[in-house]
Amino acid sequence: MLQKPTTPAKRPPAASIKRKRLAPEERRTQIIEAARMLFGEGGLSVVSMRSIAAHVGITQAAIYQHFEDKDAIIFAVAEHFFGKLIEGMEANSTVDLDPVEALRASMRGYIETGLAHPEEYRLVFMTDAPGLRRHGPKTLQKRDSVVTDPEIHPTKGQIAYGHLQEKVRVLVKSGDIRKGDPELIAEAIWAAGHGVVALLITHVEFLWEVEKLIEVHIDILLKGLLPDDHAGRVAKKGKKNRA
Amino acid sequence: MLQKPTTPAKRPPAASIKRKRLAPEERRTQIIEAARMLFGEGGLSVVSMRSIAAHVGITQAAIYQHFEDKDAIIFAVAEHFFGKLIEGMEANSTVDLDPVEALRASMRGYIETGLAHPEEYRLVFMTDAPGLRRHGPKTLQKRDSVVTDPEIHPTKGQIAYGHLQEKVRVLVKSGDIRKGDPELIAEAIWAAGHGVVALLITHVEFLWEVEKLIEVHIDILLKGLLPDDHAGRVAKKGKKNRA
DNA sequence: AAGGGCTACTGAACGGTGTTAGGTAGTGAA
DNA sequence: TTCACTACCTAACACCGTTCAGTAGCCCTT
Repeated sequence: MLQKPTTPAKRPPAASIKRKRLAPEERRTQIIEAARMLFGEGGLSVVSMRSIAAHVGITQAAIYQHFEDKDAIIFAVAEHFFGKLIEGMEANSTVDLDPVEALRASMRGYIETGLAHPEEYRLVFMTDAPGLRRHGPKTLQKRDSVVTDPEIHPTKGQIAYGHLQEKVRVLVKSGDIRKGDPELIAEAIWAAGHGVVALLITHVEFLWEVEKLIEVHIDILLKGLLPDDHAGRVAKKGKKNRA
Repeated sequence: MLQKPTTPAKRPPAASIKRKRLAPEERRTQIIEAARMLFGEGGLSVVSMRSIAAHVGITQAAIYQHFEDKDAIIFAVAEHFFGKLIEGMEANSTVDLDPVEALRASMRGYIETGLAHPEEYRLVFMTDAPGLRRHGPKTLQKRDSVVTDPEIHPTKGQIAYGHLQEKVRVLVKSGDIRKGDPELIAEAIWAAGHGVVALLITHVEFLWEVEKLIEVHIDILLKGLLPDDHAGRVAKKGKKNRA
């Protein structure tokens, strides 16, 4: 299941017999880069301390000089992906759009970024790798206070979610979407977006009509979000926003 | 990460020196039961051939007499969970309900069953364990086994999804929900339901207000699903359907 | 009741994994 | 040039899934 008979994955050149010594931060980024690359190629199962080490040109034990354990490396990879996710969400939602359309664009960005990096998405949102949270700020998030404790810095994941929360808060206040607890609505939106990505990623065998599914899905969600007196509005305006 | 220093997990009684020989089907169910139990307790990471074997009272190698590999065991566990999922979806949706309300009840059943068995849900919908799809109902067939043709039998997962498809098809036809490709709509519904469960399962640290989130989420989805001329109907009727 | 064949089961091994302990050697500072 | 610091290596540990030759429990026949 996990251990397939892979090729020995040998370190490329022991050419220079002299062993090199790098500055910690340089080696650290090397390791993360190697992990990210391996990860993107074959998922968690091909990311081993040995494969990373071979890729970097050191032995597996040396990694522990730079990371506490494998989880810490995974966490770094996850943080990097959250950065891309934030970018994807912000990129499409230019300010000139109608606020609801901006939300739509943001969801598209989320979904498309997720689909573009399935392995990383799976890692971040579809495993419970304990390390993903262990290395982050320890304190539990209470509702309505995403980042209130200044002494710890939030993970990028929390930042990303904070952006969504803020957007929803504004939309609710302005009356552009239904009344209700912005917190809950934000959670529902995230859940909806996540659902599409997760489904498309894991069940590749269904040959989904991806583009249409995304379209319909967002459409249903946004329509459901509208206040009663605006019903139907978004469903019409949405068409123009196709890639 | 995976290998924690666990206690040796030794086989309970070597008491009776005489080793026992069980009928294959009996041993098979024993193994599946042990796997399910271990799985529910600690997830995939505590389900090893050795731990299963120890639990059953045989050696790990003996398992291969009954299952081709670990994936086959996992598949059996997954199938069992799909059974529970189907039950959960059917149980609440009694016939006297309005069709849309029946869909609501079905979604609640899906979500609640998923949340009640997080490890199994994660296994089935949130990993890409290759064994889950690689082989259909794959039992070892030595000689004339009792197993029906594995080629034709759909997995329970496919059956479960088929139920949803059928429901949506009816709803679209009757005009109870928006026009559109029933296939896509069914996918969107599944994605939405899955999103809630997945989110609640993996991100326990957020202390969600679970019940409210589910309520709002389903509400938004169903409202989005309604045909334009029925807008607002579900949002009102939905209140009565609380547990 | 005795024997034989089938096969469920054992014990040992192999190559993979994450992790640790202790020794070695590169490198910047004195 | 010397020295301290520490990045790095070698070797080992306990776990994992899987394989294989051999053993022995049980049913069927005689």
